[in-house]
Amino acid sequence: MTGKPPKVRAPSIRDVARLAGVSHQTVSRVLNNHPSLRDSTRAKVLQVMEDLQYQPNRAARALSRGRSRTIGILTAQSSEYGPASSIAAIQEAAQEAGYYVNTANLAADDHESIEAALVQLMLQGIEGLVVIAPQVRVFDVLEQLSITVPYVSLQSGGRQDGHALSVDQIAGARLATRHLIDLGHRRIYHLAGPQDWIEAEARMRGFLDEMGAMDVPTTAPILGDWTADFGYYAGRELFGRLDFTAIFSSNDQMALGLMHAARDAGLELPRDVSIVGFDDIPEAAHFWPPLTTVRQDFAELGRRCVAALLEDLAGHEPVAEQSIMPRFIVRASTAPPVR
Amino acid sequence: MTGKPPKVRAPSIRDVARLAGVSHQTVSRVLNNHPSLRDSTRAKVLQVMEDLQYQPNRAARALSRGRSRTIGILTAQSSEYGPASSIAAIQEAAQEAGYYVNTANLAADDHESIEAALVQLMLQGIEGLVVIAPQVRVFDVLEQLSITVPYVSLQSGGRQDGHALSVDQIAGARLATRHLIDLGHRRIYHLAGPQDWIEAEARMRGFLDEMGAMDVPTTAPILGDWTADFGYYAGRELFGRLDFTAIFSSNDQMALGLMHAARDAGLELPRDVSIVGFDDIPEAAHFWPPLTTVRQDFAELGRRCVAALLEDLAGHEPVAEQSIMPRFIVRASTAPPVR
DNA sequence: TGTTCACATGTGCACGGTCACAATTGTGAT
DNA sequence: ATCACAATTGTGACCGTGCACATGTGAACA
Repeated sequence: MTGKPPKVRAPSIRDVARLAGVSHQTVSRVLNNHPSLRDSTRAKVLQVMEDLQYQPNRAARALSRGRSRTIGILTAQSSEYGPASSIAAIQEAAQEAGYYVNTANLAADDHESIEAALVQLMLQGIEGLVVIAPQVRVFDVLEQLSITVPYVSLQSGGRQDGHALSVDQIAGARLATRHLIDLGHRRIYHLAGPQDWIEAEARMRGFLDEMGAMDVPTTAPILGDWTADFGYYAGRELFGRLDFTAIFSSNDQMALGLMHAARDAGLELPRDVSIVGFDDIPEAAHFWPPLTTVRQDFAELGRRCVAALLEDLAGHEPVAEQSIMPRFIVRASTAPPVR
Repeated sequence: MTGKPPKVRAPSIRDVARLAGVSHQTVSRVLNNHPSLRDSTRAKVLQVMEDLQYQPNRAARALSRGRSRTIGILTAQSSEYGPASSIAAIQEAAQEAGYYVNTANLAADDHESIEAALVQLMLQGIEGLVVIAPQVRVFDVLEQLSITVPYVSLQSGGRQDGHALSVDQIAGARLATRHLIDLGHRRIYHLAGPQDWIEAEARMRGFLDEMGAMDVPTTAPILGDWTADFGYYAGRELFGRLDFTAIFSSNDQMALGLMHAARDAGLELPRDVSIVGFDDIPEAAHFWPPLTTVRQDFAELGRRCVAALLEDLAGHEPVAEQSIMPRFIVRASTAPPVR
């Protein structure tokens, strides 16, 4: 009837220019806050933009300046409280700095998944990368793919190639361990995280260091998977033999599972067994008994991480990052041993 | 000495073309799996791509075809278990379909934050939007900004403008309520979520519907904020007067806080008070006592959500989505009333 | 009045793909 | 051998922005 519809196309910089009676370049300058622009011109252009509901086209921008202004996040376990909090903070901080964020989840932690996720991120043209995942393998893949973008890892320990950024996990673990020792415990188990998580390793090291420093004999840590379920099943076995008086769990969820198992075994907490967690998730204060744990500031971590990355992107030498000190939160899940 | 360095530029389609002795368009055809291509040609081009470590430039692609292949997620509380799980599933599903995902977090839930987040997403040129947040306001803003991309909301209830996709919250809440009534409870409180969360509203409606259907008198629900802390403080007040025998909490975290308060008040669970939660977070099975709750499949939700969006993007009429039925999980936090 | 210079604005092309269309090659039938 | 037609490949323009450079404008100064 009326011929083909005009095929609405989003207004471009040139449409704005035409209506404002200026050149497209002037419009571009308005967009980029160029200093030498007459106020009246700027105002006129802005007005037309408003009228047209003009939105700059990101793809065109990225293409022409060869920069995507995008940061990638590679994450595993992204639905856990810690990573999720950090991710949220990273997004906020990045957005504030005018950067976009793209997240890729690791389906599994084998080589292929890591490679797939990394390729996916690189395809997006990321300028920087944040890794929140089992570092060791990821960094192998990073090197192997000869990935060049600056990256930061949100975990500590392991290779300190200047990229790691973290709450001082070792110090946190030592705090927790020391607390138990000070209470009088001598037979202390450590329920660790998965072997290839550097966080897990750091906490384990902190535990072993402190035990060693205080001359308390140790047994081999138990390797868990961060879940409450694992804590529960590990607890069922541990409380069966009960050859200890305290457990330091490397995260709060596993500590919760342990508590559950302890009650199942007819134990009273913290009288019969002391338990310390790590992370201080928002629920920890309401566990039964309220959990003594190590608080990490995940959000601060995320923020610093973006800051470091942006520094690097700007070409500045990365400042020697001082790690964030965790806080030890004493609640009611620990007590002196009675046995 | 040697003049300016050659300024390494990523190889482009034309570089590949030159080395392979074909035209750039042929290379483009290889990239897009065009059917009529001699096998030998394709192989030659692929080989050169391999040699050059060629990576297509996303920005250029997006620009020239006018499509970004990006889906946006607008989220609040993204570090909670539910949203985080859905987000992970969405990312996975989208990636599989060749889409990218961008997430924007709501700093606060006021009008400006919503608008800022939405603008940020639109700037990225998203083709579709998933909303995981207090719907009501978001959709007001969506309309007001006359946003045109197809969108899907991950919550139920409220306006059913064909965009909502969800676990049937009302049914879930009725299940929970019915369970309490069947046990013999007659004085049941409901600890609801924030007023403007449609999820909260739906659960509340399910509660009220079932109470009404079973002819049980109700009191006004208490409006919470999803946190365990809130549950605890609400519990302190409630258990002070104890004019009820059961509470249906609209999420597991608040239920945990309630349990904490109940113990503080010297109550024994579930003998003195029955508590039901909602969500079945992984920790719920290890609460004390293990929480009876309503399980939602957040991941499935995320997947369906992407499917619906892609259907819409492909121009197909959205199929009338049947909502996902939640499962009621009976554990140990409920019992017949003794008072 | 001419010169200088900073400021303000315009011109044309590049970025790396895709699209529409043209050109070339190959194949089987006549 | 010739033709019709399909399969394969090439050509040039275009997507929306930013950059380098050219140009225009006005004020300050000699």
